[in-house]
Formats: sequence, structure tokens, C-alpha cells
Amino acid sequence: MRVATWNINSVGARLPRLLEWLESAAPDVLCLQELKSTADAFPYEAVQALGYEVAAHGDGRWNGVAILSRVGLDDVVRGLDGGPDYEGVQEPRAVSATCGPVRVWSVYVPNGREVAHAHYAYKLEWLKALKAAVADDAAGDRPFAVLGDYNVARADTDVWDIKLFEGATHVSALERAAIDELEAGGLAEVMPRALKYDVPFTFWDYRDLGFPKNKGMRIDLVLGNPAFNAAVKDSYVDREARRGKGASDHAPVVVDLEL
DNA sequence: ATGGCTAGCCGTGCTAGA
Repeated sequence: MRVATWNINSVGARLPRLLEWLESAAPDVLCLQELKSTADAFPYEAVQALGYEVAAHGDGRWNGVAILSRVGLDDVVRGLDGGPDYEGVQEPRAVSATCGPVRVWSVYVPNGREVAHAHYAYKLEWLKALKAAVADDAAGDRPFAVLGDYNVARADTDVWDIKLFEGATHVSALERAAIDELEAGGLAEVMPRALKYDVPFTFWDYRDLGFPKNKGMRIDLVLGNPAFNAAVKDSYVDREARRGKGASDHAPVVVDLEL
């Protein structure tokens, strides 16, 4: 089966691209982030017409996550139980579901903005709460993975020029340690293979010709438990989906499993 | 050309993204 994750940067603006990608890549399960729509405003009918069930979790103009599945969609949980508030609100940044033989989480980890910003502390707290929330599934025998936009570049080579990131978020030691901590709960990364370039970046900023110059970052990750990772046959970043007009600033990460 | 940001919102500029 094929499982994928994609930060689509608005499901409304990206709908034609999303439908096209569902048809061409034909994932069995797709985790989406940054819906930028309420759950009610999700384009259910268009997606269902392609054979997918949908679990969406969103509340408006920011954030929002979803899981699309054509192999079953059960035991849906919206939100991150025990997760921190930001400015008094529990933001819609996580949704989980069982899709046939696998259980998946779709996560949109807070950005952090600046190291000194309250959003950064919130990001670290959020990752800590995520570890606690997935502990049982991570340690279980059922194939399990947490897929999404982690907003963390784990290695210096996961950004196009580490010198430009001095003192910035996404590359700081505490953020990287928080991902290591999440893995310590029983998960390990599924590494996508490199395609045109050595590093399989997943994000390229719209500004300053980020994509043509390959000024990218590898921040969309798949963390699986041993049962999930043992079934992995291939993984790649579909950078073709980043090309051209009307693209998201993120590309999908695809994982093929023998399940 | 893979091309100089993009999306959403009561908006006519601002916030957020990373």
C-alpha cells in the first residue's frame, strides 16, 4: 500500500492540484496539513468521488489537518490530547485514524517563528505532548507512523545553506532534540531517496526563486514504528508536484509498503 | 523555463508561513 504526507497550503486553493495528484499518485492513505479551512468547508464531495473517505480537523484560516483513505478510516481522533494551548486555543494540528492495517497521525507541528518567541516554547511543548500521545501505538505491534510537517530540519544538510540559519528556528538544538526524543519512544525515520539532488528537500520558499535554485529544506517527515518500517519498500519526495503555477510550497513525501 | 511569494480575510493592508 501507498501512504503519503503533503502540506498543501490551503485545500481550497489547491483543490485542482490535490485531485490531480490523488489520481496520478494514487495513494491509499494521504495525510494533509495546512488546510486553511474549517472542517465543514473541506471539499468532501470532490475527494469522495475519487474513492476516499475523509477525516478533517480545521477551524478556519490557519492550520488544519486531514487524513484521506481508500482502505478504511476508523477510530478517528481529532486533536492532540494533552497538547498545549496557544493564546488560549487548542489549534487543529493533529488527526489520527486507522486505515486498514496501519494507524497514522497527520501532524502540523507549530512553526516556532523565532527562538525567543512564545511560539517556540509552544512548539517544544507540543512535540513533548505528541510523544506522550503516541507512546502506546509506537510501542505496539501494529504498523504505525506519524507523518507530517515537523517544521524541523534534523541535520545541517537538511537546509540549503546552514550558514543562513544561525540562531534561527527549525535547526536549533532543542528542536532537534525534541524529534530525537519522539523517536526514543519507539519510532525511526523513513528516509526518502534522493532524486534530482542529493538531499530530498520537501519545502522550497515561494520567495527568491526557492524552487528553481533548489533552496529547500527537508522538514516533512515520516516516523514509523518497527512494524511499519519493516514493511517499507520505497520512499521518495514527489518534487514534480512543487513545479509550476499554483503549487504548494511543500512537496508530498510518499512511502510504499508491502502490506 | 522549474521563475522574482502566496493565501485568507471584510481586506483596500495585514498576518502567517519557515
